[in-house]
Amino acid sequence: MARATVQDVAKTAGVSVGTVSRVLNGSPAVSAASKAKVAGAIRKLNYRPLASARDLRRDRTMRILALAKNLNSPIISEAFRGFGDAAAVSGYVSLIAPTSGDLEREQQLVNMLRNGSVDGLVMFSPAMADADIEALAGQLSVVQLCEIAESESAFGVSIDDRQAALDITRHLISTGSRRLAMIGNRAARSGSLREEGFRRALAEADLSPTQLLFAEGEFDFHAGRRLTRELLSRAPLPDAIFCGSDTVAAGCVREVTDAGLRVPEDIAVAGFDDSIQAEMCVPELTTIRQPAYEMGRVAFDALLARMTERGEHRRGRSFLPHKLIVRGSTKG
Amino acid sequence: MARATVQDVAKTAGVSVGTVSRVLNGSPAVSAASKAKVAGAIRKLNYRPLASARDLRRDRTMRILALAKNLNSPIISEAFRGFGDAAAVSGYVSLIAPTSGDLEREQQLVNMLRNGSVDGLVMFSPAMADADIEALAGQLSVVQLCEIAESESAFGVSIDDRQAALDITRHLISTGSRRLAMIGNRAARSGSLREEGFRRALAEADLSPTQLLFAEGEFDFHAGRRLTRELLSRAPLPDAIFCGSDTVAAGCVREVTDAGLRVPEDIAVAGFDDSIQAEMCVPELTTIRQPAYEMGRVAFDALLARMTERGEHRRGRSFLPHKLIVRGSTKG
DNA sequence: CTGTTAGCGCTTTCAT
DNA sequence: ATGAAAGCGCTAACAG
Repeated sequence: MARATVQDVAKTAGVSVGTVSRVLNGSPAVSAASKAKVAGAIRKLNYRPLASARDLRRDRTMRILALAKNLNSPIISEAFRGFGDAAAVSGYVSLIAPTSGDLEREQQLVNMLRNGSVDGLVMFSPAMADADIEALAGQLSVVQLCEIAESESAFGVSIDDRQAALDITRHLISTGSRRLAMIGNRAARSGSLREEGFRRALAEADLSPTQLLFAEGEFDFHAGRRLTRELLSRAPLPDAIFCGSDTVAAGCVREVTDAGLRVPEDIAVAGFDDSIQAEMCVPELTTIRQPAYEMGRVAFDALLARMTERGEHRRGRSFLPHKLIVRGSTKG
Repeated sequence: MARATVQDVAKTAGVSVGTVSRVLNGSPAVSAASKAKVAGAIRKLNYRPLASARDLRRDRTMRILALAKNLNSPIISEAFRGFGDAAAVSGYVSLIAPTSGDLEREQQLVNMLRNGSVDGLVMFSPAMADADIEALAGQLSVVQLCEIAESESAFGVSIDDRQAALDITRHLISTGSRRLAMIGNRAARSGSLREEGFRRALAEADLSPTQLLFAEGEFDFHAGRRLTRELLSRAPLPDAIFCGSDTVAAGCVREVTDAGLRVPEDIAVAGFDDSIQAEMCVPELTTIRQPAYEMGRVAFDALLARMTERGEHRRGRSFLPHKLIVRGSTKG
């Protein structure tokens, strides 16, 4: 049998489509008798309102799309969980799609916001240029999470990456390291900020970077190993390495250890994110904890405001507090 | 300014809405002149067809929803990537949403299929009962991936979990282990199959399980540590432990090592999935590789058939070949 | 090749 | 409290 419609329900219940619709939408202006008849017909016909028809009429979908380079990142999945929980409270469904960092694919997904497939967009790791995000956010509801482009129109939520990198580098220095290296990721906006924090901490202590290496492609365990191998093959050898993520730090620890050096006695290693990798590593990683779940919640609040408010909406960025987690991979 | 419609485009281009629609949908029956005029108007007005109106008319959305307990699993994200790539070729967009294993949340998302928000559904780790999946798949387009419920109506893609567990347990036995333990997960359908394979391999060799432990809640690194601790506190001690996932195996290796025992000399450890965790572990894990990306592609083919074919569609399940990966965590 | 028109299924006035 | 009817934006069938 074909899908039931309001018409069918109305006929079966012996009322008008208007009444059916009112019951569906919980309008108070319906008699208990009608309500019961409609409820019965709905059950009997196994009726569900068709989303596209409802969306067309209401001019909104109650759906939100999140875009991320990959779904694998613990920070992203945790932030998205926080976002989704907050969204659910307001009746929104949140979906996520990976872009693989591919601009074309990202554009295709962003078009879902442009063509009204979704009411709002969350961008975790945009491939598009800052100016394009700016233009998009000028007209539609967009919020940036974790990675924030400079933008007048879009709102973003993250930690203060520069400060966090400053904090953890200061920790490295305060525990006696003097020859500091960094393995970073300039491809990510947050990566540049972490580099800044690293440099600033060194400058404070009148030190200069012993080595600075940046990933070309992926920023993962293998990249961490490869870059560390490169780093260890050059003089001067560092006595501490700050890595832009825990996964990279895990690769780093592995190579340092395989080279017959001890962590942290010979070389201290610091990560970033406080993901499960930090605990799986031996020794466990000193790292920066991001309040990812809470960041997601805050991001939804901002997006909701953007979606519902008529005129002005929140702009700029919101920084949530991070925390230095000291473990065995650094002295101290 | 308000959103432009086909009407606006038609007026601006000086043609009828029919012509605009034909251009939009690439109909060949349009003169080059009209096509150019419409294209110009579309650009000028920055027009995008409204998804809900188009979906309503066409009675399909070209969207597919995938449901998973969490997005964090390497197997799931890789399988979803394969699925998404295949879907994109056919013009479908695939989105994914986490359920956290919560039945109510899963139902809410499944309703997106029922109400036509999406054309098809992929289930990675269903919380709902097999009978409910059966009923759902009887009417709508559903495919199961990795975790497959027994079902007449739904199609599913996975590896042969029982055979894979049999293979890896045989490897453990063939490399000299005689007192085998397992840390498994009865909550997952695949977990039970892996247990069966484990038991069968032991039976073949006239052995019986030394210990069998099952996770209560999460099946993760911490659970792996906890269960291994429990396992090591009891006699008799095993000389090999088969874990239902690499992450759990990593926790297992950690506890065995911390207890002053050597892997694999005192206790061999085997994982499952060949995720990056298997390589991050020291020693690296012997494990089972799943062709996750390819599984996703096959799943899409099946779902597409289900969505487009009129009558009968593929049923049952498709098993893709797994592979035993031998590394340092087992003797051999 | 093009214009006109009838709905897709739903919500929401406007009467009553 | 309820019914009738308009119309959201689009596609497709029909006429020309």
